Amino acid sequence: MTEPKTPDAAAPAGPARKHARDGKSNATIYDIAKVAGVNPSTVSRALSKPGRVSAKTQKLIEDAAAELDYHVNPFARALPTGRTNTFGLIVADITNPTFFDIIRGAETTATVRDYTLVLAESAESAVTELTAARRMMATVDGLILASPRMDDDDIRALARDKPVVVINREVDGVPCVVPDVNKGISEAVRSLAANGHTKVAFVAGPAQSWMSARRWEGVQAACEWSRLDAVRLESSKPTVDGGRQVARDVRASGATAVLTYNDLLAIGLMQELQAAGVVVPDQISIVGFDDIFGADFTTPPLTTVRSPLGECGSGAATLLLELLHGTGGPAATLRVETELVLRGSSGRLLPAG
Amino acid sequence: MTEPKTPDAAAPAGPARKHARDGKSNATIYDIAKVAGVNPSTVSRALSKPGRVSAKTQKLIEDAAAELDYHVNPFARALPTGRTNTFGLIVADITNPTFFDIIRGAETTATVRDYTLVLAESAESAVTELTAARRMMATVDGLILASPRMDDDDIRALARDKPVVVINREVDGVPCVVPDVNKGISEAVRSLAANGHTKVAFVAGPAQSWMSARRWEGVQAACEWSRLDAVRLESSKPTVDGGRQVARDVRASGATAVLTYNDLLAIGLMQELQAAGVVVPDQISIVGFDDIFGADFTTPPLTTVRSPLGECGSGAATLLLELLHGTGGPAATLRVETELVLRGSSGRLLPAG
DNA sequence: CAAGTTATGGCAACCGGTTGACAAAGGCCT
DNA sequence: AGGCCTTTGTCAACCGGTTGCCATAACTTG
Repeated sequence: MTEPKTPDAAAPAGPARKHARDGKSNATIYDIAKVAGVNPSTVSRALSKPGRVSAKTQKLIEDAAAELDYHVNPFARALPTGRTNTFGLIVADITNPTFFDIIRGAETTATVRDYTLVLAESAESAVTELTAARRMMATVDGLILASPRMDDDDIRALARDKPVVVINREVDGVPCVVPDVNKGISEAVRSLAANGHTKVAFVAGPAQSWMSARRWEGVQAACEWSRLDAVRLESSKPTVDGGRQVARDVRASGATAVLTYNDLLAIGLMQELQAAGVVVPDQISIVGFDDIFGADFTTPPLTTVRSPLGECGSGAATLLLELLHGTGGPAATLRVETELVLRGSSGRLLPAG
Repeated sequence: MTEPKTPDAAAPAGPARKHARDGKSNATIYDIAKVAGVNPSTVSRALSKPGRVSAKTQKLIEDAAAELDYHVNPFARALPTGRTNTFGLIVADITNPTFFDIIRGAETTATVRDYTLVLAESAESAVTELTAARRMMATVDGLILASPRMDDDDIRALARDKPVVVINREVDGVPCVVPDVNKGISEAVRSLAANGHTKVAFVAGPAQSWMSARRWEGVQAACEWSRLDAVRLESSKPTVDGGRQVARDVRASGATAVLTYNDLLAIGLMQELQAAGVVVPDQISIVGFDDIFGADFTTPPLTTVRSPLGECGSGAATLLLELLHGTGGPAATLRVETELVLRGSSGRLLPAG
């Protein structure tokens, strides 16, 4: 009898939802105003417009706010201003380790600058990506697109609405963060040339991938410079499985060294070659891209062209925050360096005997 | 001359920020009301309270909304209602692959149910975690804590405010999603016993980790059942590096089989042992926990007790959504099964000779 | 010390939905 | 046809900040 099951029975003190506010943590600027003996608008100014109120009143208000444990209601603020202190990050595939460090870099920078990161995944689909982006646009101050799959025009359309930064792709008129692949690739190719290789295969990534195209261009250029043959092979998908599947083509190509669009492909390829009795790197050298988590778990550990993914994430976030605060020039492209990480999967070609 | 660089030159049409609204995509229910010839509140009801308005008016309003490309303003909605269609997920370490699948599981479920996922990281610190949680509480409808490091009491305090679901830990009075380690562990230990092992070492995780304690209990129980010796070793941190460091102790322990708190430790341990010339699994069998991304990249691939991490993430999200919508019982604990994934790093113990 | 500035606080109108209370309109019954 | 109950739409008061405009108060300057 002490605890009636029917919730409507005796609750004259308001709606009293399951998770009530308990009269705490919901102080408003009106409460502060009452305590401090000033007008709510003065409280608002004291709390967001530095210098707009006198030092004396400022202190009065801050003390009252502290006493009441005041926290601004983000929605009430967002409604008239549109500002949310939030930005979105859209990645193609949350489980793809390439994005882990990007996410972390962006998240860290966001938190430091008192922003909140909202994450969405496009599942590698251009439509899903655009839908997610549109959905987010309503609630965030800006957007980071990591390796976007959608059209340049769609990206520009989004950028017209709110600040957008793109990672791993260059889009005209939109600020971008792109690893400059050339240094890493030329290091890799020179290393291969020095180890006696003469024919290099490049296993490409998704057809829509801007970065895959850049990497292939880089490989071609570096091979030309080092006077090596370069052939291009296609992969079905940029995953470990895709790497396994391309092993046939790799062996058929006659190349003794392979660069793959990403580490996942390299790992799958190495697994499949080893399963077929091919010794890496004695018979075939393998070089991946990105240096993802786990790239050094393999035996031999994977040689790879590292992209500073974390840097990309935090760089994009920084760029975006500059855009949001009006500092920094328009549509700047941030280039980050790549470098060869020499591990065990590449090396001297052993004579066939 | 056609495109003046100074943006302030000719813009009499209002403030005209950088990213203007362009007069589109900002239709309000008032606009709809005008077009449809009804009261704004009727529009509101038509759009959110199914059945509250007549079919005729409903259609009228929906057509007008479609015509104006109306999208509800989430802040305007959140202000009076508190609902945001958003929930938070806090993980200890974004780059720890254990959380990848959890994040993905939660994100997918959220998106399907038309919720948005907000992600935060605690950097393995209980204080940071609590701060992040408090910050999020203001803007989300509910919270998922994955492997939280904070006190039970802090968690319960949060749960009093808004729905909270915990992953990888049991907290009294709070709904939880926990893998039931016993099945997987007993499979693992039985397999080791069958392969001639008699002494098993368990490398523990962080002292505050609830899950580490459960796993050690499970290992002890299973070893007792199979009449094996079980010894416990401590790790400095639950990472690849920590695994490397514990290799000394493992060899000193005299155990021929090792279970580690997680896969990262197992991988580091295996690397270090192999570097010292120990053959896995001929001389020492290694079994990890979780089956993270990359666990099968090693040579030999890692035997591990798999936790269905994706399931945990989506399960927690589902639980949370049920809580939010009032369906489902209170404080239900969802248990998910674990299973042994037998790969190459564990096997028959070869005679010392 | 009067006139002119500037610093400071108050007033009130927003931002865009939600919702309780209520009245008008319509349907059902005898 | 009159009385009663439902359905459906309207009114108006919120939710909690923000900000342009204005009136003082305070300060400068001649």
